[in-house]
Amino acid sequence: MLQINYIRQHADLVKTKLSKKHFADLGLVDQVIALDEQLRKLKNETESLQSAVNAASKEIGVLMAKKELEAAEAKKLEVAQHKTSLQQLNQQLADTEKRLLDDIIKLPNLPNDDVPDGKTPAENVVVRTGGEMPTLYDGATPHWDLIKKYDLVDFETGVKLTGSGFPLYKGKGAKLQRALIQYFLDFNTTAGYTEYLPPLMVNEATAYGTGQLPDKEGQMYHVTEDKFYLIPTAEVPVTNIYRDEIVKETDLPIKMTAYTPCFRREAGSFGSDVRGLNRVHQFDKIEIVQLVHPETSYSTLDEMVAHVEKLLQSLELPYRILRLCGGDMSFASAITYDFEVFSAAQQKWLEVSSVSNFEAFQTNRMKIRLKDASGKTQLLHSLNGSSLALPRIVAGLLENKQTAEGIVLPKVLHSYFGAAIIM
RNA sequence: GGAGACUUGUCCGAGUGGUUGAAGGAGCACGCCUGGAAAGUGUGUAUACGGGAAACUGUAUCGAGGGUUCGAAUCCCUCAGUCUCCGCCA
Repeated sequence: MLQINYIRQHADLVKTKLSKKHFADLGLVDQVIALDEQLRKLKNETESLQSAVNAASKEIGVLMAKKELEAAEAKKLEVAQHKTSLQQLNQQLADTEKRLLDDIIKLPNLPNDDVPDGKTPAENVVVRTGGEMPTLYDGATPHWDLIKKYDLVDFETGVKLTGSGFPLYKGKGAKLQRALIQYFLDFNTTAGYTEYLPPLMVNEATAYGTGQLPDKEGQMYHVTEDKFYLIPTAEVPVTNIYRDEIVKETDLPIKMTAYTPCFRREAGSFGSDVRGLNRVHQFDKIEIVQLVHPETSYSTLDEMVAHVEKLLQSLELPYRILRLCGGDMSFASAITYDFEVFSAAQQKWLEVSSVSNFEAFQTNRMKIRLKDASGKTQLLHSLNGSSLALPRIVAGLLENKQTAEGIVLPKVLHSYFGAAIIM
């Protein structure tokens, strides 16, 4: 959520930046400013009236104590008159407050100046590429065939148990998941991230905190009986750990990592986009989240990008890093880097990580603040990224590492998997 | 699932309708004392929003939300959570 004071003071700049994100409804900015002005006026009136009522009530108390009952009764009448208009004012105030919140929440985060112009994924900028493109042998096939060949995932039984998009990992496929999870968590904790294992269902307040509610409830599974939501990413419970907290400057940076299954309903899409492990309803992901001082969030971003890049390099996969253009960025992000692994047998790039700086957009909503040495409180900046999402990493490993003998795993996984090759 | 007790500031803890944003203590910060420290002692010690150049000031907040009242931490209702006992399950 954008900060109202900033919008008020920089209305034109806000509009310019929103256009870069291809946000159409710029009138909303003016509407928000108008509502804010109205709100503050109402607040003023309400509070001074309330102040008068409070003072009168105190006087009544004093009069009662002195047994001057008649005078007290007279005061009561006086207060009663104020109360009617106070009620009206309070009602107006609540309405205006709600309208303002409803509107301001629809404004996406402002893009950083480094974000490239553009509207579609085609306009994202490739920052760099790394790893080696494999030379595939003649019998090379896409990962969904390899999964069958080595009996790693039983999609059909997954359908039987739950429905499409719920893979049943099996044998070496299941063990590979466990190996990757363990490796990624170790990699992250070695870099100073504290490991968490959060609840997989969250309540409304938590879903609201990271912005899944109110608008995107459609992408989450909803347990209506208990008003819980299955998490679409560990980012949701993990970032909310610090919701409504004020942290000491010396506690920064806060670095957290968590493995969780992720649940996504996401309708639409068809064809090869959803084949095999390319897009599923339940998948495993390890997330990294940082809460940092606002002045250092961009060096933290660089650090996180380098962290994920190192992890991909260790997996010996061909990858590229994209800086997303304004139109392709998520609602809450100020700048986003996507990591894609080249899936050799499909001849396409698969997104395996997305690292973003949200600046104060999420923390404003969640009221995650910092108390600095001078005693001033200010909003922290939040960042997160995947390190990494498993299904597409598995797809990448299978497709790029396939040989006539089997899938040759990268060295870092050997001890975790207990073997060097899947055959 | 049944019965009961409870939820106050960083922590402990008082407070059952009237200047209570909240006694007292601990902790913490700064100062005095000391060669230095401890002890002692003094002062300070929530958050948000609004007004003000500032000093300061208004409103709200005692688990959350609603209600009664001129006035609620205190009374009523709903919800959440914690603890104890019983039942059930692992």
